[in-house]
Amino acid sequence: MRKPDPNMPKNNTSTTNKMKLRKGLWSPEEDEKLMKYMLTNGQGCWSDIAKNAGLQRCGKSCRLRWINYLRPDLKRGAFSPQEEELIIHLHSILGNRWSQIAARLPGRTDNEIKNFWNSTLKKRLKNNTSTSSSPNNSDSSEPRDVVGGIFPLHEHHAMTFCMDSISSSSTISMPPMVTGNQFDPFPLLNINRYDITGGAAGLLDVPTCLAQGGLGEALYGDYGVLEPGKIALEGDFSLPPLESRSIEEGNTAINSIDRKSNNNNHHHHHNNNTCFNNTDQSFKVGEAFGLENHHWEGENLRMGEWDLEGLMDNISSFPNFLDFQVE
DNA sequence: AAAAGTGTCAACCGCAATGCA
DNA sequence: GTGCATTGCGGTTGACACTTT
Repeated sequence: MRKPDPNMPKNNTSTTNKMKLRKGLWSPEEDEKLMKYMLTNGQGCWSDIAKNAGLQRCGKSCRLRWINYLRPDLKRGAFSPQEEELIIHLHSILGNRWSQIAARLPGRTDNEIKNFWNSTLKKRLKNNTSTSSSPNNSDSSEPRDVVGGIFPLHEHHAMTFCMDSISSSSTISMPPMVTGNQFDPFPLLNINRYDITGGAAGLLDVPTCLAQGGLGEALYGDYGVLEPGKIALEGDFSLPPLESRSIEEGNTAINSIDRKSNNNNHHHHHNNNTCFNNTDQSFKVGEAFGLENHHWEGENLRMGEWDLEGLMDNISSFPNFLDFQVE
């Protein structure tokens, strides 16, 4: 971890453009500026964000900070055993495609997963390998068909491994980001709230607007379309959420599309697409997601609680759940 | 108690892909 | 077709924390 630059000026709003861009750790003041700006204006061109937020940072640095640390939907905290299993499994198929792995772990970033893999899982699997007779190398950056040199991962076998190794009542949770009926932009301050319980199986209400785009795409992704408003948690059809298009991207995914379709519009899109409320940072989920008719309020809201067992079960009957066909 | 070794993780770097003029 | 800006990704670095000697 790098120290915040001690040379950083305290007052830095005026001579921004002439000043050399800062590097290193972000100060709380910088975090606050970026967070405030993002909450107010939503996502746009990162270099503009850096300038407009009064940060002596390059856009790239701002993007990274937002994605890896400030984003409201980050889960943070230790990885659950279920998440570990999922990472191991996905890595066995995807290799070091961290962003794709992260896309299937709600609230987790590619950087976080990469670090976790390199610091923990890789060693653990290596130990497993060394104690087994398999010569397979778990350090490979290429997709493998073996986990830890033990588990064959050809297609449904891989799924069998996953399902078998995941405890029966396990669920993983996305950060609810909601306190009462209000959006919590600082879930990292409330890590303990995240629900890791055996949730009720059945249908989870999902905002219609998310099903139609944004998070909806995350939920249904490339795999098909369900009736807007419902996700089958057990039985019919449930798939790993593509986290890269999850809550925050429930708005930014739209913004992203917006950017692609009209690159000049990103200064305006917060009016239509951004889910953060300009005038009230407490952000009303119902309003932003069009939830008035759904059960997404108050204590009942359990956004992103996924029955991992059901999830994997469904994956197993859906071999093309990844972005590409496993060979 | 102090030094050395090790682990963790935030942030940087370089590259590739993409979009636009 | 070309050049530039921007974004996204994976590999790597380095500071700090923690553990071991």
